Formats: sequence, structure tokens, C-alpha cells
Amino acid sequence: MGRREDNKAKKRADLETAALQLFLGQGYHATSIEQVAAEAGVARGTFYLYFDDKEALFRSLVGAALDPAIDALVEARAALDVAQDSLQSGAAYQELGSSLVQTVMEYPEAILLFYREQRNPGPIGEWLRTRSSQLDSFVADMVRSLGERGLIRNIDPRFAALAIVGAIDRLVYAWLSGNEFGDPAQVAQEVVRLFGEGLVDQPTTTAS
Amino acid sequence: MGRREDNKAKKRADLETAALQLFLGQGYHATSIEQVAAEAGVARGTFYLYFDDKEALFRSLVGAALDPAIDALVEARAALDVAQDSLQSGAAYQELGSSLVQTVMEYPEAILLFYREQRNPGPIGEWLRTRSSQLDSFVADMVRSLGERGLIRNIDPRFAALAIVGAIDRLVYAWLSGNEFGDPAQVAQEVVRLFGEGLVDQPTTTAS
DNA sequence: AAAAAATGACAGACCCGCCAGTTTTCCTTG
DNA sequence: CAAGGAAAACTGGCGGGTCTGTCATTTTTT
Repeated sequence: MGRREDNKAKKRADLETAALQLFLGQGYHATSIEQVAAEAGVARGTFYLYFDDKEALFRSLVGAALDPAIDALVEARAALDVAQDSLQSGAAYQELGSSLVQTVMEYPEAILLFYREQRNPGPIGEWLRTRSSQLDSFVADMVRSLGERGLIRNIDPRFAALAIVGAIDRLVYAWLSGNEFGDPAQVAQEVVRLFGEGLVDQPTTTAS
Repeated sequence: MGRREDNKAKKRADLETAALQLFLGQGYHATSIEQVAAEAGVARGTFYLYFDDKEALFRSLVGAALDPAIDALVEARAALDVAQDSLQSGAAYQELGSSLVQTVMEYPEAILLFYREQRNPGPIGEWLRTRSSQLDSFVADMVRSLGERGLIRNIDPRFAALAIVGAIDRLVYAWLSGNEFGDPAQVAQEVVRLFGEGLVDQPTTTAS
């Protein structure tokens, strides 16, 4: 029977959840392998039977949450490439949005860790920023596409993407950090409206 | 003569600039006092004649950039409290904006460090987040005030503030990290327009 | 020569990754 | 089904390394 396999998988998971809590509590850098092992209830040496080092642990941990998100991004791009009308592309955006929301809801701690460590130097930070910039590029392409179809006013896509991603980033981060503000779905709609109206081409309404 | 004093001040500055480069290059946590001292050309023991520890060094370093910004915030709040018409409050906002831009232009590295370390756990991160949330609160009040005067549509000020600050945050961060995009003044205007039109009350323009 | 500044060795504390020795699990065989 | 042995899993001490903050001593300034 796979009793051995099961135990191994379980212990791996124990180490990962222990690490997740410690990383969130004191940061990746400040957490020692000793602490992770102790928290998971094993000796230091045992850790090395499951992971090469702290970095491999982190990648496994956060990758479990990020990989699905990146996959969703890739799929959305593929769907958009073959989309013929705005109905189909709208569906692709819809699908992407719900995938991303689902990922965040499923791995809130890992995503929070992603936000926390993102700006740190070193290989971990670089790895996270690579993932991050994929989203930036996607949004930039989206803005560019909408601009070319005349649906929004002319604006530097790279600039708009940073603003949009930055706003969402901060909102999600605040929410994951424990700040409460209403129904996420309603918040999402507010974001769309906020940027939607800010991006649409229209005469400048001068409020005195 | 103040020769001694001068040298002391200069050495302090040397230590700070050395630390700034190292913090930006490898992060606060990964930088040792040994490295800072070596980079500044002094022995490790000398460091402790100028700063209590690494944390005091960081606070001094980043505080030099943040304090003026916080001061500008406090002054703007005071000016808004006594402002009677929207001309005066507009001037206060204008003044605040130019102060903040000036601070960023004067201490770009320190501000970048502020963005970098902001989400890390520990006393340093908490200290930075305290400063950060002052800006959040200010913007939230601003949105609330504009809403009460009917200049923008009804929207949760806390939510709008996070979106606005998040977008600006990301743009400034990208710019400080070396991403080029045109004239900062023009970018600022774009931000105002983006959010301005997104916040104004208006019939929902449904683009098919 | 007195005062101030600078130095670097030292003690104490962690941490990493390894690995020889121990314990647990599994499976075969009588 | 029990016994026993091989294999897998686990342990914790060790060597080697880094970092901190102090302080008696040396160097520089006045």
C-alpha cells in the first residue's frame, strides 16, 4: 500500500504550511530552516529529505498558487488570439477574471506572501517579479487592444497597465492583510467602473 | 574650529550613503554592518560611534526623505481645515502635490527603499507602513470631502483611496526602478484625468 | 599631553548542510 | 501469522561560516 507515499506527501505538506506561517509572520529572510522543521515537528536534517533548501521550499509553496494563475493568463491570451468578435473576447476576459479570483480565494496566504516578498532583492524577488510582469504585459496588451478598437481613448498602454495593476494590487493586498471592505464581487465591479470611465474617450467635464 | 564636527558629519553621511547603496542592492535584511562599514571605509567598531544599530541607521536614512513628505501632508491638512472656498483648497492640494514630487525628486533612492521595504515584517516594515497609512488616510479624507461637496460620485472613500494610492505607488515605483515613461508632469496629469473621470458622477456609458 | 576618534579581537549567538548512527516501515519467508 | 532482515526515513551533533555589540588599546587631532 502507499502508506509510505502518503506519509511523505503529508509531511511535505506539513513543512510547507509551517513555512507559510513563518514566512508570513517574520518574512522569508528572517526564517531559518531550523524554525520550519521545529514548527512542522521534525528534526532539521529531515527537512533536507524533502527540499533542497529554503529557496526550493518557497518556490514550491508559492508556485502552487501562482502556476494556476499564470496558466489562466496563458489560456486567456490563447483565447483572445482566436477570438473573432467582442463577445468572444469578453468571455475570455470574464473567464480570466474568475480564474484569478478563484486562485486568490484558494491560496490567500501564498498570494499574500507573493505580494510581500515581491519587491525584495535576490533570486526569490526576481522570480516573483518575473511572474508579476507577465500580468503587467497582459494588461498592457489588453489596453492596447481596446485602444486600437477605439473602445477607450488613446493612452500609453504601459502606463495604464501599471495604474490598473497597481490599484488592484493594493486592494487585494489590503484585503488579504485583513482589511475588510464589503463583498469582493462588488469591489471588482467598482474597479471596473472606476477605470472604465476613466479610460473612455469623452469631453473633459470641467467641474468648477 | 568645527573641523572635528565637520568630519563627524561627513563620516555620518558616508555611512548613510554606503548603507543606502547596499540596502538597495541586497536589501536591508541581507546587509551587515560589516559591509556598511567597509563600504564607507571605516572599521566595524566605528559604526557604533555614529549609530546605535542598523535600525537607527535605516530610520535616519529614510526619515530624511519621509519627514518632509509627512510635514507637507500635515501642512496640507491644516490648510484644508481653514480653507473656505474651493480655490483655497485647490491651492492646498496643488502645494501638497508639488511638495511630494519635490521630495521624490530630491531623495529618489531613499523613496525607492521606502517602497521596497514597506511590506516586510518586523519593526522597520511597521514603521514604514505607519507613514504609508498617513497618506492613505489623507487621500481617503480628500475623496470623502469631494464626495460630500458633490464633486464626485458616491464611493467608499477608503476603497477609492487604496485604488488611487496603489496606482500612483506602482507608477512611482516603476519610475524609480528605472522604467522610463515620458515627462513626470505629464504622467501626473494623466493620473488626475484617469481617476478624475472615473470618479465623476455621470450616466453609465455602455460600450457595446 | 590631554581628549577625541578609530580599531579589531573577542565572546556569544545563529545558521547551514552533511552524515554516521538510530528508528520505523515494509515485505518476505518459515 | 510471527519473525526477521532489508530498505527507507529520521535524527542530532559536528565542522565551518557569519554576524553582532563591546571594550581595551592605538592613532589622530587639538
